[in-house]
This record gives sequence, C-alpha cells and structure tokens, in this order.
Amino acid sequence: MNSLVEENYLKALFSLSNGDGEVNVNDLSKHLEIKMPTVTSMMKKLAAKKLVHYKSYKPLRLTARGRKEAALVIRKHRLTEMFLVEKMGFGWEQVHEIAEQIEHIKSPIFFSKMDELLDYPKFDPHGSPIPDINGKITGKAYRKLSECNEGDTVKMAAVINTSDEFLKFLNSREIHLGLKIKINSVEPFDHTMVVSYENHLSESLSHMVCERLLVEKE
Amino acid sequence: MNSLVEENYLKALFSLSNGDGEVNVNDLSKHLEIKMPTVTSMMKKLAAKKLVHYKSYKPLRLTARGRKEAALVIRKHRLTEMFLVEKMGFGWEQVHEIAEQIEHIKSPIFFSKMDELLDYPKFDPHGSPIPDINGKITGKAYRKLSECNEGDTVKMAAVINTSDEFLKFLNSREIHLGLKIKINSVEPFDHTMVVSYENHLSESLSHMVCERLLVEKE
DNA sequence: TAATTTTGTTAGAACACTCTAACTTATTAG
DNA sequence: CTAATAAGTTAGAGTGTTCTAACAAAATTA
Ligand SMILES: [Mn+2]
Ligand SMILES: [Mn+2]
Ligand SMILES: [Mn+2]
Ligand SMILES: [Mn+2]
Repeated sequence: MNSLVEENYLKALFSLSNGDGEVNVNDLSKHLEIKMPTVTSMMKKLAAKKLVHYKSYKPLRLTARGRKEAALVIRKHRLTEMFLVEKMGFGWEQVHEIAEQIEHIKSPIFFSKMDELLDYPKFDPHGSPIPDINGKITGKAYRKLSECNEGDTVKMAAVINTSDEFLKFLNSREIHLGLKIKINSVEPFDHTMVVSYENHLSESLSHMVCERLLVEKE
Repeated sequence: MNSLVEENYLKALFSLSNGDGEVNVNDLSKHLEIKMPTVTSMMKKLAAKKLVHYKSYKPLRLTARGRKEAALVIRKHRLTEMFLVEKMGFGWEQVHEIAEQIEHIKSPIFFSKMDELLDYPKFDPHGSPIPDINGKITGKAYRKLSECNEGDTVKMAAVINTSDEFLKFLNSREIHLGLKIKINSVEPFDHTMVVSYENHLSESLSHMVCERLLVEKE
C-alpha cells in the first residue's frame, strides 16, 4: 500500500512523462514544489519498491507497476471529479482541490460505487480520460485549438492544465466541453483567434488560451 | 488547522468524555490503540494548542475550543455516513470505515454541499445526532432496550458502538431505525429478551444486543 | 499500613517526510 | 575546449508521530 505522499509522487511522474516516459528530477521537484534532495531520496524509496527505475544522474522512469499504480490514483482523482460535478453539483473549477484529497481514500468499494453511480464514465469533467480498473488509458488524440486554421469548425473536447482561474475565465465566456466553435480569423502577429459559438458572435481568445483548449475537427 | 492525527485524538477524547468530561490517558490509549507515552506527548501538544486541559497524573479534559473542534470532526464524520447511505446506496454497516477517512478532508464547501443535498439531516444512519456547524449537539436522551420492561412497545432510535458484525446481525434480523418492537418477555436468568416486530413474531435478543439498542417509549 | 498492581511520565530511539549547505556531474556558452 | 551554469547527490538536521525501557505516582489489595 502506497502512502498519500508516494501516491502524489507517482501521479506527478506519470503526468510529466512524455513519449519516452522520461522525467527529470528537477521538473518533478518544481511540479511538486518539493526540493530536489527530497525528491532524490523519495525516488530511491520508490525504486526500492520497484515503482521507479532509478540510476544516478539519469532521467527517472516509472516501471510498469509504477505506471499502473499511478494510473489507478489518476483514476480515483478523475472519478471523484466527475462525481463531484455530476452527482453533487459542483462546478468544474471547484473539483480539482477536493479530488486531490479524496484520491487518497483507501476504499475500493467507495470508488467502484462512484463508477457505478456515474455509469462507468470515460472522461472527467475537463475531458481527460479516466483510466480503467487495470490502469489502462484509452485516450483520443485531440488537437490544440491554437493549431487549427481560419475557417475551421471544431468541437471542444478537453482543457489542459486546469487551473481555477482558467476555468473561471472559460465559464465567463460560456465555453464548455462539447461546444462547437468556428474560427473566424487568426491574428498573425500574436496568434489571437477571433471565434464564434452559440450566441457569442465574435470572441477573442489569446494564444495562451487557445494552447490550453483541445478540440476535435468536425 | 489540526492534523489528521490530532483530529482523531480530539474525536476520541470527545466520545470518551462522560458526564464530568474526564478521560484517562489509559482509556484513550486503548481506544486509539496507541501506546500511553505517545498519548501523553500528544496531550501536551494539544494542551499547548489550548485544546486540552492537561495536568500531570490528572484526568484529561477538552477545553471549550477542543470540544467544539472535536464536535466539528464528528459532524463531518456523521454527515459523510449519512451521505454514503442516502446518496450513494451503501449499507449502514459499510460507512464507518470510509467516513473515518473522509472526515479529514479539508474543504468546508464539500461538507456544506453534503449537508445541503441531504437537506440538513439531524441524525446519522446509526441514529447519532449530527452536531451543527457551531459544534452544538442537540441529542435526545434515549433509553437502552435492555432497561425496558416486559409488555413495553418501543421504537428503535439508535445503535451504540456500531461495529460491522453487530450491524450485520441487525440486518439479518431485519432490525432497523424506526422499527416498532414489542417486548414479549424477559428471561430473568440472563436478561435475554423475546420480542416481536413486523413479520418477526418471536425473536430472541441477548442482553449484549439489548444493551446496544437505544429506543424511544411509544 | 505495607505490598502489589495499575496508571502515567521521562528518556531515548525510529521512521516518514521535509529542508539547507556543500559537493559532484552534466550541460551550455563563449 | 575551457569556464560558467544547471542539474543532481550527499550529509546533516528538523518536525511529526510512533515505539520500548525505565521510572514515578496513584490506586488497590492484603
Ligand atoms: Mn484534477
Ligand atoms: Mn493528492
Ligand atoms: Mn461512524
Ligand atoms: Mn478518522
């Protein structure tokens, strides 16, 4: 059984893993806001538990077991977020902090009950895929809104790096998952996009914003 | 802000407090399954935080602040149990262990949302009163079934010291809160009661069981 | 009352997790 | 290719929570 602290390290390792699955101590340290020596010693501990491949001065990699256990924590996090939104009436900008705590509850039945009540959801309220009970993730490859072109019509599929303020901004513009957005024009200078959707006929979205919106082509 | 561990000590102190509000280190130690020296040092820490009155070799007493903070943890515990039963479909024998963990979640809005969704419940699934947001408890004085007499008809109001096995036993006899029970006879030798209710015309309940059932006189 | 048992405290240590300071290895810039 | 910078490690310490061993006080028994 992993501790709350270990679970948070595993989750961070997982989400910082790119294509090659490598993570730098430094990046992990910054992401968790925990100093590098502390991270190093925790990596040795997780290596002893066969959850991380650790070699001095080399990038970190989760083992297959580590990846699975990380995915199961992420599963609990995302199921919780979905439950909070769908069954308790929270806004999508309110649920991350609560899920950050509830993901550590030790009670398989608690999460399987959530799963059942939600009718086995595939995505969390921010559009991120919910890993299955074996830790397998079946994620679609969405594209960033910022990479789309003038004239495209796209559908909102997910948001990246979901901070409170960003989600509140989206709320203020009535941007939500499933929304159909038409790209009217792209400013060549700063990549600001002018888009229209529903009763918003001309809304400007900065490049920062468009980088954080994942969409599907129609 | 109290830690998870401190919250568990406060809760234990509260529930071990009798009329005079005094608790022995030894009883607390046994209740928490934590050795006495550890308890002593935690009591000094809680005393430094003005949550406990501590004098060497004297019984422990919660301060007014300590009592309030304990009641607020118990509030979170009981709200959670009620939510798990009423909104998630758990049995009353399943919820205590989960609530033991969720009571430590730091998120006022999470618990106030539960309270709202449950329409401000006054009792938990075991009949224990839920303290209000100020830590005030308005508990009725029920009586033990074991103290009632032959011929009495009573209504199930609460269960004491709710263990898994005990609640499963009650389930197996279809005994639940609100149930009307008639006492047919009391065995003078061992105080076993023969009772009837609903479609159970003659059910024997040992003294141990009757000691743990709280009832209201009709 | 005196001996014994129970209850409670002190001292010292261990484990989990965190930090700063100092050092080493790897990467980047000139 | 060196010099400077960035990344990573080691050593040593601190906080929170727990333990065992030894001792002291209080309560109980004889
Ligand atoms: Mn989240
Ligand atoms: Mn977390
Ligand atoms: Mn309970
Ligand atoms: Mn608890």
